[in-house]
Amino acid sequence: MSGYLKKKRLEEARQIFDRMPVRDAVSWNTMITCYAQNGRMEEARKLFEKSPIRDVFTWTAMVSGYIQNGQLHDARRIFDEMPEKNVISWNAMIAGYVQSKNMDLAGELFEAMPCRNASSWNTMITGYAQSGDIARARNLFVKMPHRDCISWAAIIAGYAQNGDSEEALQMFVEMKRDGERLNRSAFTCVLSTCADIAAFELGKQIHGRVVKAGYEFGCYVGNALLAMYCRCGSIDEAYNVFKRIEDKDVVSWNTIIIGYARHGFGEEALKHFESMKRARIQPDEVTMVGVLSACSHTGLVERGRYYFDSMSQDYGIVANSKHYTCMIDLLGRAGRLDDAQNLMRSMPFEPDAATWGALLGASRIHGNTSLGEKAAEMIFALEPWNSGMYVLLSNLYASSGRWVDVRKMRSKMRDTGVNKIPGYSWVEVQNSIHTFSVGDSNHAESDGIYAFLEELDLRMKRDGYVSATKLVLHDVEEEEKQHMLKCHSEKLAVAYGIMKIPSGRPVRVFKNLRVCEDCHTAIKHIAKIVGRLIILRDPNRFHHFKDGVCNCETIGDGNVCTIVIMNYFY
DNA sequence: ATAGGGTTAG
Repeated sequence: MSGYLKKKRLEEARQIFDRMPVRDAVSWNTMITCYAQNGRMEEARKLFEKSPIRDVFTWTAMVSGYIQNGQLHDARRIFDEMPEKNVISWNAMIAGYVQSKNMDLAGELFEAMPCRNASSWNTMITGYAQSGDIARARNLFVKMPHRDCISWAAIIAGYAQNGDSEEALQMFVEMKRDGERLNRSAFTCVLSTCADIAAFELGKQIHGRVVKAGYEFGCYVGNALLAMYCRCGSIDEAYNVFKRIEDKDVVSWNTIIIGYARHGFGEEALKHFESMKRARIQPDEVTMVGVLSACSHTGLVERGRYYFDSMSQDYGIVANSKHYTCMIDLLGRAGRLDDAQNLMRSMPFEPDAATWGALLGASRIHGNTSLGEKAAEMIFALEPWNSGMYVLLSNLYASSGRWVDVRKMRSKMRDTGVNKIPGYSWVEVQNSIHTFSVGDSNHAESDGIYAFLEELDLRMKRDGYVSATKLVLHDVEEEEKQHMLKCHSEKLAVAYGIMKIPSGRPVRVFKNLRVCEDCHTAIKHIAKIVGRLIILRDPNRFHHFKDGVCNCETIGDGNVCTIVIMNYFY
Protein backbone atom coordinates (compact mmCIF):
# COMPACT_ATOMS: atom_id res chain seq x y z
CA MET A 1 0.00 0.00 0.00
CA SER A 2 2.67 2.51 0.97
CA GLY A 3 4.46 1.83 -2.32
CA TYR A 4 1.43 3.10 -4.23
CA LEU A 5 1.12 6.07 -1.93
CA LYS A 6 4.67 7.18 -2.61
CA LYS A 7 3.79 7.36 -6.27
CA LYS A 8 0.65 9.25 -5.37
CA ARG A 9 -1.55 6.45 -6.70
CA LEU A 10 -4.20 6.97 -4.10
CA GLU A 11 -6.95 5.02 -5.83
CA GLU A 12 -4.87 1.87 -6.08
CA ALA A 13 -3.76 2.23 -2.48
CA ARG A 14 -7.41 2.57 -1.48
CA GLN A 15 -8.34 -0.58 -3.36
CA ILE A 16 -5.70 -2.51 -1.49
CA PHE A 17 -6.79 -0.92 1.77
CA ASP A 18 -10.38 -2.00 1.11
CA ARG A 19 -9.29 -5.57 0.33
CA MET A 20 -7.11 -5.94 3.43
CA PRO A 21 -8.38 -8.81 5.60
CA VAL A 22 -7.11 -7.23 8.79
CA ARG A 23 -6.61 -3.47 9.24
CA ASP A 24 -4.73 -2.13 12.21
CA ALA A 25 -4.41 1.45 13.46
CA VAL A 26 -1.43 2.07 11.20
CA SER A 27 -3.29 1.07 8.05
CA TRP A 28 -6.19 3.38 8.88
CA ASN A 29 -3.93 6.26 9.81
CA THR A 30 -1.74 5.87 6.74
CA MET A 31 -4.72 5.97 4.44
CA ILE A 32 -6.24 9.00 6.21
CA THR A 33 -2.94 10.89 6.22
CA CYS A 34 -2.50 10.33 2.52
CA TYR A 35 -5.90 11.71 1.66
CA ALA A 36 -5.23 14.68 3.96
CA GLN A 37 -1.83 15.48 2.49
CA ASN A 38 -3.17 15.36 -1.03
CA GLY A 39 -5.85 17.90 -0.34
CA ARG A 40 -8.70 15.39 -0.23
CA MET A 41 -10.13 16.32 3.12
CA GLU A 42 -13.63 15.05 2.37
CA GLU A 43 -12.37 11.51 1.86
CA ALA A 44 -10.03 11.83 4.84
CA ARG A 45 -12.95 12.91 7.01
CA LYS A 46 -15.21 10.06 5.84
CA LEU A 47 -12.53 7.53 6.64
CA PHE A 48 -11.78 9.25 9.93
CA GLU A 49 -15.42 8.89 10.95
CA LYS A 50 -15.51 5.25 9.90
CA SER A 51 -12.27 4.35 11.63
CA PRO A 52 -12.73 1.99 14.58
CA ILE A 53 -9.41 2.94 16.15
CA ARG A 54 -8.95 6.69 16.45
CA ASP A 55 -5.76 7.42 18.35
CA VAL A 56 -3.72 10.59 18.80
CA PHE A 57 -2.04 9.96 15.43
CA THR A 58 -5.38 9.93 13.63
CA TRP A 59 -6.58 13.14 15.24
CA THR A 60 -3.31 14.97 14.68
CA ALA A 61 -3.22 13.89 11.05
CA MET A 62 -6.67 15.44 10.61
CA VAL A 63 -5.58 18.67 12.29
CA SER A 64 -2.51 19.05 10.11
CA GLY A 65 -4.50 18.00 7.05
CA TYR A 66 -6.98 20.83 7.55
CA ILE A 67 -4.12 23.25 8.15
CA GLN A 68 -2.34 22.23 4.97
CA ASN A 69 -5.55 22.82 3.07
CA GLY A 70 -6.05 26.23 4.59
CA GLN A 71 -9.10 25.18 6.67
CA LEU A 72 -7.92 26.64 9.93
CA HIS A 73 -11.33 26.70 11.61
CA ASP A 74 -11.92 23.01 10.91
CA ALA A 75 -8.44 22.28 12.21
CA ARG A 76 -9.20 24.11 15.45
CA ARG A 77 -12.56 22.36 15.82
CA ILE A 78 -10.88 18.94 15.56
CA PHE A 79 -8.09 20.11 17.85
CA ASP A 80 -10.62 21.14 20.51
CA GLU A 81 -12.54 17.88 20.17
CA MET A 82 -9.48 15.68 20.57
CA PRO A 83 -9.82 13.39 23.56
CA GLU A 84 -6.08 13.32 24.06
CA LYS A 85 -3.36 15.64 22.73
CA ASN A 86 0.38 15.21 22.65
CA VAL A 87 3.09 17.83 22.06
CA ILE A 88 2.93 17.16 18.33
CA SER A 89 -0.78 17.99 18.15
CA TRP A 90 -0.13 21.29 19.93
CA ASN A 91 2.81 22.07 17.64
CA ALA A 92 0.72 21.35 14.57
CA MET A 93 -1.99 23.76 15.67
CA ILE A 94 0.52 26.45 16.58
CA ALA A 95 2.21 26.05 13.20
CA GLY A 96 -1.20 26.53 11.60
CA TYR A 97 -1.62 29.90 13.27
CA VAL A 98 1.95 30.87 12.46
CA GLN A 99 1.40 30.05 8.78
CA SER A 100 -1.72 32.18 8.70
CA LYS A 101 0.22 34.98 10.41
CA ASN A 102 -1.88 34.96 13.54
CA MET A 103 0.79 35.30 16.19
CA ASP A 104 -1.69 36.21 18.92
CA LEU A 105 -3.47 32.87 18.76
CA ALA A 106 -0.17 31.04 18.25
CA GLY A 107 1.18 32.70 21.37
CA GLU A 108 -1.96 31.86 23.34
CA LEU A 109 -1.60 28.16 22.55
CA PHE A 110 2.13 28.21 23.15
CA GLU A 111 1.50 29.60 26.64
CA ALA A 112 -1.32 27.16 27.29
CA MET A 113 0.35 23.94 26.23
CA PRO A 114 1.31 21.61 29.09
CA CYS A 115 4.80 20.78 27.84
CA ARG A 116 6.95 22.06 25.01
CA ASN A 117 9.78 20.62 22.98
CA ALA A 118 12.33 22.30 20.72
CA SER A 119 9.90 22.26 17.78
CA SER A 120 7.37 24.30 19.74
CA TRP A 121 9.95 26.99 20.44
CA ASN A 122 11.32 26.88 16.90
CA THR A 123 7.87 27.38 15.40
CA MET A 124 7.31 30.45 17.55
CA ILE A 125 10.75 31.86 16.77
CA THR A 126 10.10 31.57 13.04
CA GLY A 127 6.64 33.05 13.46
CA TYR A 128 7.83 36.15 15.29
CA ALA A 129 10.77 36.58 12.91
CA GLN A 130 8.51 36.36 9.88
CA SER A 131 6.12 38.88 11.36
CA GLY A 132 9.05 41.27 11.73
CA ASP A 133 9.27 41.01 15.51
CA ILE A 134 12.86 39.88 15.66
CA ALA A 135 13.25 41.08 19.26
CA ARG A 136 10.60 38.64 20.45
CA ALA A 137 12.11 35.88 18.31
CA ARG A 138 15.49 36.48 19.88
CA ASN A 139 13.99 36.57 23.32
CA LEU A 140 12.51 33.09 22.83
CA PHE A 141 15.75 31.84 21.31
CA VAL A 142 17.68 32.98 24.38
CA LYS A 143 15.08 31.67 26.83
CA MET A 144 14.49 28.21 25.36
CA PRO A 145 15.97 25.35 27.36
CA HIS A 146 17.45 23.14 24.61
CA ARG A 147 18.36 24.70 21.30
CA ASP A 148 18.90 22.41 18.34
CA CYS A 149 20.27 23.08 14.86
CA ILE A 150 16.82 24.15 13.64
CA SER A 151 16.62 26.83 16.35
CA TRP A 152 19.89 28.28 15.11
CA ALA A 153 18.76 28.12 11.51
CA ALA A 154 15.52 29.85 12.46
CA ILE A 155 17.20 32.75 14.23
CA ILE A 156 19.79 33.20 11.46
CA ALA A 157 16.99 33.21 8.89
CA GLY A 158 15.12 35.72 11.02
CA TYR A 159 17.98 38.20 11.01
CA ALA A 160 18.72 37.58 7.34
CA GLN A 161 15.10 38.12 6.31
CA ASN A 162 14.79 41.23 8.42
CA GLY A 163 17.82 42.79 6.77
CA ASP A 164 20.16 42.57 9.77
CA SER A 165 23.03 40.98 7.86
CA GLU A 166 25.66 41.57 10.48
CA GLU A 167 23.68 39.83 13.19
CA ALA A 168 22.88 36.94 10.82
CA LEU A 169 26.60 36.41 10.19
CA GLN A 170 27.34 36.80 13.88
CA MET A 171 24.80 34.11 14.80
CA PHE A 172 26.26 31.81 12.16
CA VAL A 173 29.66 32.17 13.78
CA GLU A 174 28.17 31.57 17.21
CA MET A 175 26.32 28.52 15.98
CA LYS A 176 29.60 26.96 14.98
CA ARG A 177 31.28 28.04 18.19
CA ASP A 178 28.45 26.45 20.12
CA GLY A 179 29.36 23.14 18.51
CA GLU A 180 26.10 22.91 16.62
CA ARG A 181 26.17 21.06 13.32
CA LEU A 182 25.88 23.54 10.44
CA ASN A 183 22.83 22.34 8.59
CA ARG A 184 21.60 23.16 5.10
CA SER A 185 19.33 25.95 6.29
CA ALA A 186 22.08 27.75 8.12
CA PHE A 187 24.29 27.60 5.03
CA THR A 188 21.44 28.72 2.81
CA CYS A 189 20.66 31.75 4.96
CA VAL A 190 24.20 32.82 5.48
CA LEU A 191 24.94 32.59 1.76
CA SER A 192 21.89 34.70 1.08
CA THR A 193 23.27 37.24 3.56
CA CYS A 194 26.63 37.27 1.77
CA ALA A 195 24.71 38.02 -1.40
CA ASP A 196 22.89 40.92 0.27
CA ILE A 197 26.02 42.64 1.44
CA ALA A 198 28.16 41.42 -1.47
CA ALA A 199 30.66 39.71 0.82
CA PHE A 200 32.39 37.82 -1.94
CA GLU A 201 35.46 36.52 -0.09
CA LEU A 202 33.37 35.33 2.83
CA GLY A 203 30.91 33.74 0.43
CA LYS A 204 33.74 31.81 -1.22
CA GLN A 205 34.97 30.57 2.15
CA ILE A 206 31.51 29.38 3.02
CA HIS A 207 31.35 27.72 -0.37
CA GLY A 208 34.39 25.71 0.72
CA ARG A 209 32.62 24.55 3.86
CA VAL A 210 29.53 23.71 1.84
CA VAL A 211 31.64 21.44 -0.36
CA LYS A 212 33.14 19.76 2.70
CA ALA A 213 29.69 19.18 4.15
CA GLY A 214 28.55 17.67 0.85
CA TYR A 215 25.69 20.13 0.39
CA GLU A 216 26.93 21.58 -2.89
CA PHE A 217 24.54 19.93 -5.27
CA GLY A 218 21.27 20.24 -3.39
CA CYS A 219 18.69 22.71 -4.51
CA TYR A 220 18.36 25.10 -1.59
CA VAL A 221 22.07 25.40 -0.86
CA GLY A 222 23.00 25.26 -4.55
CA ASN A 223 20.52 28.01 -5.39
CA ALA A 224 21.76 30.18 -2.54
CA LEU A 225 25.37 29.67 -3.72
CA LEU A 226 24.37 30.51 -7.25
CA ALA A 227 22.62 33.68 -6.12
CA MET A 228 25.60 34.63 -3.98
CA TYR A 229 27.96 34.52 -6.99
CA CYS A 230 25.48 36.39 -9.17
CA ARG A 231 24.93 39.15 -6.68
CA CYS A 232 28.61 39.40 -5.72
CA GLY A 233 29.39 40.15 -9.32
CA SER A 234 30.84 36.87 -10.56
CA ILE A 235 28.50 35.54 -13.18
CA ASP A 236 31.06 32.99 -14.41
CA GLU A 237 31.39 31.33 -11.03
CA ALA A 238 27.61 31.48 -10.73
CA TYR A 239 27.33 29.52 -13.92
CA ASN A 240 29.78 26.90 -12.66
CA VAL A 241 27.60 26.35 -9.62
CA PHE A 242 24.46 26.27 -11.74
CA LYS A 243 25.86 23.53 -13.96
CA ARG A 244 26.49 21.30 -11.00
CA ILE A 245 23.14 21.57 -9.22
CA GLU A 246 21.35 18.26 -9.46
CA ASP A 247 17.66 18.42 -10.34
CA LYS A 248 17.61 22.15 -11.00
CA ASP A 249 14.28 23.57 -9.97
CA VAL A 250 12.45 26.70 -11.06
CA VAL A 251 14.42 28.80 -8.58
CA SER A 252 17.75 27.59 -10.01
CA TRP A 253 16.70 28.60 -13.51
CA ASN A 254 15.20 31.89 -12.37
CA THR A 255 18.36 32.81 -10.52
CA ILE A 256 20.70 32.21 -13.46
CA ILE A 257 18.35 33.99 -15.88
CA ILE A 258 18.04 37.01 -13.59
CA GLY A 259 21.79 36.88 -12.98
CA TYR A 260 22.59 37.13 -16.67
CA ALA A 261 19.96 39.85 -17.12
CA ARG A 262 21.33 41.98 -14.30
CA HIS A 263 24.86 41.61 -15.60
CA GLY A 264 23.71 42.90 -18.95
CA PHE A 265 23.99 39.61 -20.82
CA GLY A 266 20.47 39.53 -22.17
CA GLU A 267 21.08 37.01 -24.94
CA GLU A 268 22.59 34.58 -22.47
CA ALA A 269 19.59 35.04 -20.18
CA LEU A 270 17.16 34.29 -23.00
CA LYS A 271 19.22 31.30 -24.10
CA HIS A 272 18.83 29.85 -20.62
CA PHE A 273 15.13 30.57 -20.68
CA GLU A 274 14.87 28.44 -23.81
CA SER A 275 16.92 25.67 -22.17
CA MET A 276 14.66 25.85 -19.15
CA LYS A 277 11.64 25.18 -21.30
CA ARG A 278 13.42 22.28 -22.99
CA ALA A 279 14.17 20.88 -19.54
CA ARG A 280 10.41 21.00 -18.98
CA ILE A 281 10.55 23.28 -16.00
CA GLN A 282 7.40 25.37 -15.92
CA PRO A 283 8.25 29.11 -15.87
CA ASP A 284 6.61 31.16 -13.14
CA GLU A 285 6.08 34.88 -12.50
CA VAL A 286 9.63 35.38 -11.30
CA THR A 287 11.03 33.75 -14.44
CA MET A 288 9.09 36.19 -16.56
CA VAL A 289 10.34 39.19 -14.59
CA GLY A 290 13.85 37.96 -15.42
CA VAL A 291 13.06 37.33 -19.07
CA LEU A 292 11.40 40.70 -19.59
CA SER A 293 14.12 42.58 -17.77
CA ALA A 294 16.69 40.76 -19.93
CA CYS A 295 14.88 42.11 -22.98
CA SER A 296 14.74 45.53 -21.40
CA HIS A 297 18.45 45.67 -20.51
CA THR A 298 19.33 44.46 -24.01
CA GLY A 299 16.88 46.58 -25.94
CA LEU A 300 15.04 43.65 -27.50
CA VAL A 301 11.65 45.27 -27.99
CA GLU A 302 10.00 42.74 -30.27
CA ARG A 303 11.19 39.74 -28.32
CA GLY A 304 9.98 41.35 -25.13
CA ARG A 305 6.56 41.81 -26.68
CA TYR A 306 6.54 38.21 -27.82
CA TYR A 307 7.42 36.89 -24.36
CA PHE A 308 4.93 39.21 -22.69
CA ASP A 309 2.15 37.81 -24.86
CA SER A 310 3.30 34.22 -24.41
CA MET A 311 3.13 34.60 -20.64
CA SER A 312 -0.61 34.18 -20.41
CA GLN A 313 -1.04 32.25 -23.66
CA ASP A 314 1.55 29.55 -23.07
CA TYR A 315 2.05 29.42 -19.31
CA GLY A 316 -1.14 30.83 -17.84
CA ILE A 317 0.78 33.48 -15.92
CA VAL A 318 -1.19 36.64 -15.21
CA ALA A 319 0.95 39.74 -15.70
CA ASN A 320 1.55 41.61 -12.44
CA SER A 321 2.81 45.15 -11.93
CA LYS A 322 6.44 44.07 -12.22
CA HIS A 323 5.85 42.57 -15.64
CA TYR A 324 4.10 45.71 -16.83
CA THR A 325 6.89 47.82 -15.39
CA CYS A 326 9.47 45.83 -17.36
CA MET A 327 7.47 46.29 -20.55
CA ILE A 328 6.96 50.01 -20.00
CA ASP A 329 10.65 50.34 -19.29
CA LEU A 330 11.48 48.41 -22.47
CA LEU A 331 9.16 50.43 -24.71
CA GLY A 332 10.13 53.68 -23.02
CA ARG A 333 13.88 53.18 -23.44
CA ALA A 334 13.31 52.41 -27.10
CA GLY A 335 11.65 55.81 -27.41
CA ARG A 336 8.18 54.39 -27.86
CA LEU A 337 6.62 56.58 -25.20
CA ASP A 338 3.15 56.40 -26.73
CA ASP A 339 3.18 52.60 -26.75
CA ALA A 340 4.42 52.67 -23.17
CA GLN A 341 1.57 54.93 -22.09
CA ASN A 342 -1.00 52.87 -23.95
CA LEU A 343 0.20 49.73 -22.27
CA MET A 344 -0.06 51.48 -18.93
CA ARG A 345 -3.63 52.50 -19.64
CA SER A 346 -4.50 48.94 -20.58
CA MET A 347 -3.39 47.59 -17.20
CA PRO A 348 -6.21 45.94 -15.25
CA PHE A 349 -5.04 47.63 -12.04
CA GLU A 350 -3.76 51.03 -10.98
CA PRO A 351 -0.07 51.65 -11.76
CA ASP A 352 2.20 51.78 -8.73
CA ALA A 353 5.14 54.07 -8.10
CA ALA A 354 7.62 51.71 -9.77
CA THR A 355 5.58 51.64 -12.96
CA TRP A 356 5.37 55.43 -13.06
CA GLY A 357 9.09 55.41 -12.30
CA ALA A 358 9.76 53.46 -15.50
CA LEU A 359 7.83 56.07 -17.43
CA LEU A 360 9.68 58.87 -15.68
CA GLY A 361 13.02 57.26 -16.52
CA ALA A 362 12.03 56.95 -20.17
CA SER A 363 10.86 60.57 -20.23
CA ARG A 364 14.24 61.64 -18.97
CA ILE A 365 16.19 59.63 -21.54
CA HIS A 366 14.09 61.05 -24.35
CA GLY A 367 13.73 64.54 -22.92
CA ASN A 368 9.95 64.55 -22.57
CA THR A 369 9.60 66.95 -19.67
CA SER A 370 5.81 67.17 -19.56
CA LEU A 371 5.36 63.42 -19.42
CA GLY A 372 8.09 63.23 -16.81
CA GLU A 373 6.34 65.82 -14.68
CA LYS A 374 3.08 63.94 -14.88
CA ALA A 375 4.77 60.69 -13.86
CA ALA A 376 6.59 62.41 -11.01
CA GLU A 377 3.36 63.94 -9.76
CA MET A 378 1.78 60.50 -9.59
CA ILE A 379 4.78 59.15 -7.73
CA PHE A 380 4.71 62.01 -5.24
CA ALA A 381 1.05 61.26 -4.60
CA LEU A 382 1.68 57.55 -4.11
CA GLU A 383 4.97 57.73 -2.24
CA PRO A 384 5.64 61.17 -0.80
CA TRP A 385 8.67 59.80 1.03
CA ASN A 386 10.37 58.59 -2.15
CA SER A 387 13.40 60.86 -2.37
CA GLY A 388 14.82 59.08 -5.40
CA MET A 389 12.00 60.46 -7.50
CA TYR A 390 12.80 64.04 -6.51
CA VAL A 391 16.29 63.43 -7.76
CA LEU A 392 15.07 61.95 -11.04
CA LEU A 393 12.73 64.86 -11.68
CA SER A 394 15.43 67.38 -10.81
CA ASN A 395 17.70 65.71 -13.29
CA LEU A 396 14.98 65.88 -15.89
CA TYR A 397 14.61 69.63 -15.31
CA ALA A 398 18.36 70.07 -15.34
CA SER A 399 18.74 68.31 -18.65
CA SER A 400 16.30 70.73 -20.23
CA GLY A 401 17.98 73.69 -18.57
CA ARG A 402 15.11 74.52 -16.22
CA TRP A 403 17.24 75.66 -13.31
CA VAL A 404 14.44 77.51 -11.59
CA ASP A 405 12.48 74.27 -11.34
CA VAL A 406 15.54 72.46 -10.13
CA ARG A 407 15.79 74.94 -7.24
CA LYS A 408 12.07 74.61 -6.56
CA MET A 409 12.51 70.86 -6.23
CA ARG A 410 15.33 71.42 -3.79
CA SER A 411 13.24 73.60 -1.54
CA LYS A 412 10.26 71.29 -1.85
CA MET A 413 12.45 68.48 -0.59
CA ARG A 414 13.60 70.60 2.30
CA ASP A 415 10.04 71.62 3.15
CA THR A 416 8.59 68.16 3.04
CA GLY A 417 11.55 66.80 4.95
CA VAL A 418 12.03 63.88 2.61
CA ASN A 419 14.79 61.93 4.15
CA LYS A 420 17.84 61.76 2.05
CA ILE A 421 19.33 58.35 1.73
CA PRO A 422 23.06 58.84 2.03
CA GLY A 423 24.97 57.26 -0.83
CA TYR A 424 27.77 54.91 -0.02
CA SER A 425 29.95 52.42 -1.86
CA TRP A 426 31.99 49.55 -0.60
CA VAL A 427 34.69 47.20 -1.74
CA GLU A 428 35.95 43.99 -0.19
CA VAL A 429 39.69 43.76 0.36
CA GLN A 430 41.26 40.81 2.12
CA ASN A 431 38.17 39.71 3.94
CA SER A 432 37.06 43.05 5.22
CA ILE A 433 34.59 45.42 3.72
CA HIS A 434 35.66 49.03 3.24
CA THR A 435 32.84 51.56 3.03
CA PHE A 436 33.07 55.07 1.59
CA SER A 437 30.74 58.04 1.44
CA VAL A 438 31.07 61.25 -0.56
CA GLY A 439 34.25 63.20 0.23
CA ASP A 440 35.08 60.62 2.88
CA SER A 441 38.38 61.02 4.68
CA ASN A 442 37.69 58.60 7.50
CA HIS A 443 39.51 55.71 5.94
CA ALA A 444 42.88 54.84 7.45
CA GLU A 445 44.52 55.06 4.03
CA SER A 446 42.61 58.13 2.98
CA ASP A 447 45.68 60.15 2.00
CA GLY A 448 46.97 57.43 -0.25
CA ILE A 449 43.57 57.07 -1.91
CA TYR A 450 43.30 60.78 -2.70
CA ALA A 451 46.86 60.90 -3.97
CA PHE A 452 46.13 57.98 -6.24
CA LEU A 453 42.94 59.67 -7.47
CA GLU A 454 44.91 62.84 -8.27
CA GLU A 455 47.28 60.79 -10.36
CA LEU A 456 44.41 59.01 -12.07
CA ASP A 457 42.73 62.33 -12.75
CA LEU A 458 45.72 63.61 -14.70
CA ARG A 459 45.96 60.46 -16.76
CA MET A 460 42.19 60.49 -17.37
CA LYS A 461 42.33 64.03 -18.70
CA ARG A 462 45.09 63.03 -21.06
CA ASP A 463 42.80 60.22 -22.14
CA GLY A 464 40.11 62.73 -23.05
CA TYR A 465 37.97 62.84 -19.92
CA VAL A 466 36.11 66.06 -19.21
CA SER A 467 34.57 66.43 -15.79
CA ALA A 468 30.86 66.98 -16.13
CA THR A 469 30.62 68.60 -12.75
CA LYS A 470 32.69 71.58 -13.89
CA LEU A 471 30.22 72.22 -16.68
CA VAL A 472 27.24 72.86 -14.49
CA LEU A 473 28.77 74.57 -11.52
CA HIS A 474 27.46 78.01 -12.43
CA ASP A 475 23.90 76.78 -12.21
CA VAL A 476 23.80 75.31 -8.75
CA GLU A 477 23.69 76.52 -5.22
CA GLU A 478 26.79 76.96 -3.14
CA GLU A 479 26.02 74.07 -0.83
CA GLU A 480 25.62 71.76 -3.74
CA LYS A 481 28.81 72.93 -5.40
CA GLN A 482 30.76 71.79 -2.40
CA HIS A 483 29.34 68.33 -2.67
CA MET A 484 29.99 68.19 -6.37
CA LEU A 485 33.63 69.03 -6.00
CA LYS A 486 34.14 66.20 -3.59
CA CYS A 487 34.86 62.69 -4.64
CA HIS A 488 31.86 60.46 -4.92
CA SER A 489 31.80 57.27 -2.97
CA GLU A 490 32.08 55.01 -6.01
CA LYS A 491 35.28 56.72 -7.15
CA LEU A 492 36.86 56.28 -3.73
CA ALA A 493 35.90 52.62 -3.57
CA VAL A 494 37.15 51.96 -7.11
CA ALA A 495 40.46 53.67 -6.36
CA TYR A 496 40.94 51.70 -3.16
CA GLY A 497 40.06 48.45 -4.91
CA ILE A 498 42.64 49.08 -7.64
CA MET A 499 45.27 49.86 -5.05
CA LYS A 500 44.65 46.76 -2.97
CA ILE A 501 43.33 44.00 -5.18
CA PRO A 502 46.10 42.14 -7.02
CA SER A 503 46.26 43.07 -10.68
CA GLY A 504 44.71 40.59 -13.05
CA ARG A 505 41.71 40.18 -10.76
CA PRO A 506 38.51 42.15 -11.27
CA VAL A 507 37.72 45.01 -8.93
CA ARG A 508 34.20 44.64 -7.58
CA VAL A 509 32.51 47.68 -6.14
CA PHE A 510 29.00 47.99 -4.78
CA LYS A 511 26.81 51.02 -4.31
CA ASN A 512 23.49 51.50 -2.56
CA LEU A 513 22.28 54.14 -5.03
CA ARG A 514 22.54 54.31 -8.76
CA VAL A 515 25.91 55.22 -10.15
CA CYS A 516 26.46 58.87 -11.00
CA GLU A 517 26.84 59.65 -14.68
CA ASP A 518 30.09 61.53 -14.23
CA CYS A 519 31.59 58.71 -12.21
CA HIS A 520 30.38 56.27 -14.83
CA THR A 521 32.34 58.17 -17.46
CA ALA A 522 35.35 58.46 -15.20
CA ILE A 523 35.39 54.75 -14.37
CA LYS A 524 35.41 53.87 -18.07
CA HIS A 525 38.62 55.87 -18.46
CA ILE A 526 40.06 54.42 -15.27
CA ALA A 527 39.42 50.84 -16.41
CA LYS A 528 41.29 51.59 -19.62
CA ILE A 529 44.20 53.40 -17.99
CA VAL A 530 44.91 50.77 -15.35
CA GLY A 531 44.00 47.84 -17.60
CA ARG A 532 41.55 46.31 -15.11
CA LEU A 533 38.08 44.88 -15.28
CA ILE A 534 35.92 46.92 -12.91
CA ILE A 535 32.52 45.54 -11.99
CA LEU A 536 30.13 47.88 -10.24
CA ARG A 537 26.83 46.81 -8.79
CA ASP A 538 24.18 49.45 -8.26
CA PRO A 539 20.59 48.78 -7.22
CA ASN A 540 19.62 48.31 -10.82
CA ARG A 541 22.28 46.23 -12.47
CA PHE A 542 25.95 45.36 -12.87
CA HIS A 543 28.24 47.56 -14.93
CA HIS A 544 31.23 45.82 -16.46
CA PHE A 545 33.89 48.43 -17.26
CA LYS A 546 36.65 47.27 -19.56
CA ASP A 547 38.94 48.99 -22.09
CA GLY A 548 37.12 52.30 -21.88
CA VAL A 549 33.57 50.98 -22.29
CA CYS A 550 30.78 49.75 -20.07
CA ASN A 551 28.50 46.95 -21.17
CA CYS A 552 25.40 48.94 -20.16
CA GLU A 553 25.94 51.41 -22.93
CA THR A 554 25.37 49.34 -26.00
CA ILE A 555 21.69 50.05 -25.68
CA GLY A 556 21.80 53.19 -23.59
CA ASP A 557 20.77 51.59 -20.35
CA GLY A 558 20.74 55.15 -19.03
CA ASN A 559 22.58 55.00 -15.73
CA VAL A 560 21.39 58.30 -14.46
CA CYS A 561 21.21 61.78 -15.73
CA THR A 562 22.56 63.58 -18.74
CA ILE A 563 23.97 66.29 -16.53
CA VAL A 564 25.16 65.69 -13.03
CA ILE A 565 23.08 67.51 -10.50
CA MET A 566 21.79 66.88 -7.03
CA ASN A 567 25.03 65.22 -6.17
CA TYR A 568 24.02 65.78 -2.65
CA PHE A 569 23.02 62.15 -2.71
CA TYR A 570 26.15 60.63 -3.97
C1' DA B 1 1.91 6.94 10.78
C1' DT B 2 1.29 12.99 13.48
C1' DA B 3 4.98 18.83 14.51
C1' DG B 4 9.69 22.77 13.48
C1' DG B 5 14.23 25.67 9.61
C1' DG B 6 16.15 27.45 4.03
C1' DT B 7 16.88 29.69 -2.03
C1' DT B 8 15.15 33.49 -6.93
C1' DA B 9 12.27 39.44 -8.48
C1' DG B 10 11.11 44.20 -5.97
